[in-house]
Amino acid sequence: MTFVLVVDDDPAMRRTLSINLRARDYEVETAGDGRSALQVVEERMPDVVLLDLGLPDLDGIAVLTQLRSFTQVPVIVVSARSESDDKVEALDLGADDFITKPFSIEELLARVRATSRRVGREEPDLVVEVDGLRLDVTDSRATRDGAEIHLTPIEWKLVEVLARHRGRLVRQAELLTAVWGPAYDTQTNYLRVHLASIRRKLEADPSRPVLFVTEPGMGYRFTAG
Amino acid sequence: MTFVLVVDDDPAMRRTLSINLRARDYEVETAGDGRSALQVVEERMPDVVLLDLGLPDLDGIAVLTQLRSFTQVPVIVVSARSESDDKVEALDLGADDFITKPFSIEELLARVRATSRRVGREEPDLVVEVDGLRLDVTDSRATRDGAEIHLTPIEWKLVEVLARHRGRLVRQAELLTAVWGPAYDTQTNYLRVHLASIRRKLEADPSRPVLFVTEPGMGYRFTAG
DNA sequence: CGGCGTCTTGACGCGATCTTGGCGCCGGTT
DNA sequence: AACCGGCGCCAAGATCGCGTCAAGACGCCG
Repeated sequence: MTFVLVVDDDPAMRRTLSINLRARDYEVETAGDGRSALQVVEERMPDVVLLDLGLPDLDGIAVLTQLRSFTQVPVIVVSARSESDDKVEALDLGADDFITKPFSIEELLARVRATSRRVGREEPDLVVEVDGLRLDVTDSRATRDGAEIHLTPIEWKLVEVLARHRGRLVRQAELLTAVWGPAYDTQTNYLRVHLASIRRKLEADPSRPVLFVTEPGMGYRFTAG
Repeated sequence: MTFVLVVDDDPAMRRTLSINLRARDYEVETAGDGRSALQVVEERMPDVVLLDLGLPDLDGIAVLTQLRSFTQVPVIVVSARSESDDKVEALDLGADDFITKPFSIEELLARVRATSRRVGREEPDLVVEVDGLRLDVTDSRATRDGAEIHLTPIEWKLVEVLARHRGRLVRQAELLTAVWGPAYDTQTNYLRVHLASIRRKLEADPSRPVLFVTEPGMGYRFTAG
């Protein structure tokens, strides 16, 4: 049975959703504010979270951020405003789906099913293996022929972004934003320095990079698979 | 690791399920008839039983009845017929969930997860043994060469979270949330202090940690196996 | 009330990590 | 041939994060 947490400040809405979900054989828990929502997630770890953006205490966005800091639980964001800003922001923060009020129960149920099914697929861990090198991005673990290789936080972040786009070119702006935020300094050589240390640790021959390739003037590309 | 017993008379189906479950890090045993299924359950007590209703010797329903006479092991009934009679009967007899063929692997996996979670953490024996050190997380008992080691509640909670993710990096936010809830204070050194006392008690050489490794700027990792 | 174990909080030193600037190489352009 | 932008590389200094210690607060129980 799927366990759903409904987060909404409107008691009537909580009630409606509970009844409908329970009638479909979902186990339901509700929360009226962000604080208790976080608590429920932490204690009981639902299969899906339905999160309304308009909450009294914490902003829904803040709740989502905090959730993502400690769990991968699937979240469907519910919003009264159909502003696409909200949508983009929510999805960027790791929401799995987005639905705007008013919505039909059927649509909601369909999205709950879709999301729990999708997550049921257990995103296979992001692992790369080349030669003796093994990069387990989800575990933040790197080994060469079994020996541990230590990467620093910045190095991991860069490797992670590059690995997610494996094969594709990743622009410098995207890499810089991923680590230093949108207000990164344009006039630095962060990337050159950190990519150098990444190569020193991961490339077979750091002076002749194969995995982390430079695309002059554009960005970098991670080649594997 | 969760241990699943697959009971089905069709070898191809056993094989398919085994492969898919093993790929997800489940330990799998199979049985082709009711008799051997009962035997496996008695001898090795799986965490979840996948029970097909169409068996050669004993009727699946009969197997379920006998199972329930001596154990509470979670059972997911698999049936080719979607007759709700079957469903009602199976659930009445103590099945924990019901799924009809044909089904997607994803759906099955989701139900296995849900069932094993619902029935309780049942994390089969979260016990770690290294050198003379023995950590029984489920029982909250720790011994070194037979001698009791006392851990405080907070220490246990941290050890538990780390042990559950053995080998993986556990981020600071996750550890903090596990102990102090989602509204933890960001600006403290809780983790440093408590990890220090954990190491003082559990590490062979606390000044040179092997079990509880720090990943600067990210979190901690419990290494065993 | 007093003792005990546990948790919190602040301060300090040290090593790892990051930043910053400079230098040389290379390919493309003038 | 000289110039230039972009990059790899290096090394020094600044900063950050961690381990450690110790003092005090807190709750529990006798």
